[in-house]
Amino acid sequence: MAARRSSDNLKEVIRDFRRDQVIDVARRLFGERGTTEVSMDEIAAQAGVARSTVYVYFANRDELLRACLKRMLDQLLESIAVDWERDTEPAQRLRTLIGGMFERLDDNPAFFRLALVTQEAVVQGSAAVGSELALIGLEIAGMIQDLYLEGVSSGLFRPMEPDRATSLIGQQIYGAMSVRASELIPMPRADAAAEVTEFLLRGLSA
Amino acid sequence: MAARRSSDNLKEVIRDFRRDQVIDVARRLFGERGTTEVSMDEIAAQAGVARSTVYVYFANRDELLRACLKRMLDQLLESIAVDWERDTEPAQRLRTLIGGMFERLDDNPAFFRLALVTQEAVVQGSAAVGSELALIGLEIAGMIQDLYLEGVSSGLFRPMEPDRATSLIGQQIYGAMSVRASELIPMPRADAAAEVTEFLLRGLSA
DNA sequence: GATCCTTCGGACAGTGTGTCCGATTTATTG
DNA sequence: CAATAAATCGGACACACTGTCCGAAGGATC
Repeated sequence: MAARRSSDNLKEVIRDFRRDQVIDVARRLFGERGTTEVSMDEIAAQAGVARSTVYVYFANRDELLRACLKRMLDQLLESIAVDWERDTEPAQRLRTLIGGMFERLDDNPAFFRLALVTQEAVVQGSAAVGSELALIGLEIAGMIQDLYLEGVSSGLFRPMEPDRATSLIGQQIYGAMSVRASELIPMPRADAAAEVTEFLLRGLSA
Repeated sequence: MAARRSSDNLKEVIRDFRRDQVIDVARRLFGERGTTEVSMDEIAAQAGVARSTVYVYFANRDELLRACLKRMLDQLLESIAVDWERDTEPAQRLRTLIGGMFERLDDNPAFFRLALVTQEAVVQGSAAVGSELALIGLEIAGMIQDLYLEGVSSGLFRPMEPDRATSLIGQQIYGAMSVRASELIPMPRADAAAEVTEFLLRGLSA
């Protein structure tokens, strides 16, 4: 029984590994040439598997794209979580939050741009994509709201409707990322993060 | 000769009229269901022309999409220009600029979302789309920079690197529009515009 | 009435998608 | 080791869409 269980687990690990293998290739190709310009044939070939095998792992093209997005956003959350727990001072939290997001963005700007884009665009055609991504968006929104509320408590930020403050902060970050993602030579990450952070702090200051 | 000329002009008008007819349908459908989920057949049918006729006006799908985006952004600029000339006070200019953009956005949120999205996304696959849209982006960036510089002169805004200030303002507006475009029930336009404007003014204030 | 231009409708090749299935390889188990 | 199960392969298939082409039909223009 135990052997059976562990065997099943191993299979799952292998399965996940292969899945990731395909996802990584797809993410790169999607990023390089856009979602519509890459065929399943090509993804399969570059991942070193048969096209039909890809369809074993992903029901269709949309699900593959969704998996790519989910993976990128999971990584984003993961990489942010580390610093998040370390810093507790609101201003610093904001700084590291933005810095972390920029870091991930710089990691694969081409696909990140696509992600920002598709997050909304795909929701239209295939309703499925939205839900999971929206959850991650919510998670980050929750973090923003937390740090804002802390900032209000400590007298650093002026009080306003928390949802509105969260929205304004989120908008600025979203915009900053979108712009950065489409810049050929973005300014140094630390500088960019500092600039946005300082601007936000000033807008929020008591 | 004069008759010839006017005849040619008439033809051009008709041609433009038909073009717009197709563009309007395409814009609606693209907005409703996303770019990839609408076939040229369908656009042609709903526009009441043969599919082959669509290809007389637009070389291919991308060019049609580009035309849709260009048209929307032209309208945007046009509708902003009116108020822009009337107000000269920087804070008011910012307010009307943002209000004008929101107004256009509310006009057809579905496609506007797509526009925000595609502006960057399409640049990847088909290089052609970017240039014209980038120009319009530039135009608005120029307006932002103008009003910022006026604000600095009048002592309303604190001085900083004009490009950076423009970028920060643009980011906030871009983010605000993106968020608003994907909200099912956005807050009243005037309130939303005021909120963003006040936040920006505070961030920029001397 | 002849001519030009536009539109139409349909045929066409090419490409991609998603499904299916038999053949082949690779792992697991007795 | 042999039998069995599972994963993968490779290719065939129907279907849908794109972009091209062309002859036919309709209106306007001279």
